[in-house]
Amino acid sequence: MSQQILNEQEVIRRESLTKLRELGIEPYPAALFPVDALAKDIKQTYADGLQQRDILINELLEGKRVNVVLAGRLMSRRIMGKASFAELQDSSGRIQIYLNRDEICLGEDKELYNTVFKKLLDIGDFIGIKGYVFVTQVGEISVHVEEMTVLAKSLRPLPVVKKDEDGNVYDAFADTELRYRMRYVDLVVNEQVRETFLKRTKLMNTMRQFFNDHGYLEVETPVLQSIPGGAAARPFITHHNALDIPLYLRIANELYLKRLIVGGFDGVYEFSKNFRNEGMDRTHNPEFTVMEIYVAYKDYNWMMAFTEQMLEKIATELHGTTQVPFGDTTLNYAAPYPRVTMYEAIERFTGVDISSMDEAQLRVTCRQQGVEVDETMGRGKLIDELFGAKCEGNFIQPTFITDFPVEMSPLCKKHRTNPQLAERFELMVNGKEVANAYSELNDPIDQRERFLEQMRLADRGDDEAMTIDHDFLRALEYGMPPTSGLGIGIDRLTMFMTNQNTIQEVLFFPQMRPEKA
RNA sequence: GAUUUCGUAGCUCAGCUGGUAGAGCAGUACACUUUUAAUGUACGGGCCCUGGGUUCGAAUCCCAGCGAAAUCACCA
Repeated sequence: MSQQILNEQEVIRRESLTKLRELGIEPYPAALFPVDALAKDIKQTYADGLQQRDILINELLEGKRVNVVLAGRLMSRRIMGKASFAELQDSSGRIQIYLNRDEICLGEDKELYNTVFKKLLDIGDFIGIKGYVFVTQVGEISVHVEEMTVLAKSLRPLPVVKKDEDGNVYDAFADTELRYRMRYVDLVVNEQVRETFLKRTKLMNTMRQFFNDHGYLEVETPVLQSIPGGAAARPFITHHNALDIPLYLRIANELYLKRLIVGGFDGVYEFSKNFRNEGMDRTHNPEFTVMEIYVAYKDYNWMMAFTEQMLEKIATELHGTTQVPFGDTTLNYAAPYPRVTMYEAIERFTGVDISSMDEAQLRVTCRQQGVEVDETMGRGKLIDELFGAKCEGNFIQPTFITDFPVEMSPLCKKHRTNPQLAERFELMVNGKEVANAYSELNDPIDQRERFLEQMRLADRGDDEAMTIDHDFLRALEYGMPPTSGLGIGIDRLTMFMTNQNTIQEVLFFPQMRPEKA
């Protein structure tokens, strides 16, 4: 236990805590509080009535009294002697509450108002209120408090963010370091942050619903793997004591989902937290979420149509339209999206047709285009570099890039008409990859050969080549139906769907260096 | 990993070419029974990120470290 050095405000809050107890008020009561309303619902219910204010006021104040029980944090107070206004914030938002000394303290004892509310409560404290809905003279829907209960004392001062009537924000809690390290504070104080994360969940729910409606099965596969397969990346390594073996946190779940297709499921999907021990930046976090789905008897053409339908649905669920603002532009997720082959893309942005070039010619072309290459790079890698440097960033609106070099796609079926290519597509949005999909390679002999090719690349110096998973090959030898698989970077998609340009803004707890030295 | 920028009150920020710390909000006290960035008066609150150095004197200049952000590199 480290001794805490308390600042002035923290000391005062702790003193208030003690005083509450001395008054016989438990600041952390055990009993439930019977909440029956949310701030947002109350405001929405009467928003229409507000336009005919007189009618509403009459209804509420005379005829139909609407009793509500609310709980939340006290977020501001405007005390005017014997009456006060305050703002209560619950999970749905804020609503103004009105307290009158003689109404919450019916007898001679005015302590609950004078001492508890005015002195001992602070911004950030949880309180519960019982009262009725009314509209103030200036027309704000509020709750007239008749009973007030302390639910939980807050011992640290929250940042106070103010907004004027035009919606301008003052003194926003904006320090990224503090916001990410104390996301709980960020969420309390910054409404847009809460909105972003609500959208993230809605996005995943929509996706899940879409898959379930198609009859596909949500599954779970191992996070701890003895062979980190399905992608090429440096893994996190751990150790299992009882078995005395190294284990790796998964870098992908692809090979396990395919085993389940071998096992007879028609469609399986998983929201997979993956881990990669690599650099961190605005679009990379060491742990991140990928949704992978595999569907039997389909190919990558089917998967393109499936993908664009799903994204159209997601955009509509989140925004009510397929037009989604992002930075200076608007992304339109209405299906269908253009299909552009990788060769076409390169020709479009470099003017060079590389479709029949060999490795040496490609290397020359790359250098002519100002793309740095070295001798370890094979044909596939060279094409990938060229695409990455010259083309990728140009695809702002959702676009499928198809038919990648086979060397870069060791788990993907060869193209049905051109064995140098793979039946693969990536979905580009805003110049970035958000999805990757194949007609999955189900020929076990070809698959073994591809793994061996990966090993040769590794020997040649490519440190990203994949390792062989013999059990996976065994599974394929038992037979896997033709299958198409899709992986979607959930964090990135969320970024594009919520107009955020860093991954940290769509992860509740992005990786940070530990505090303190 | 490289470069640049930043680190001052609970929060948001000033603090010039070195002279010993400021504002707004928040807090405390008083007033105020329909306010809404409530208002009025008064008051308190700082290891100026850490450690060295230069100097009579460092929040300020120099070096190193720690942390963060941006750009680049890396990461299919």
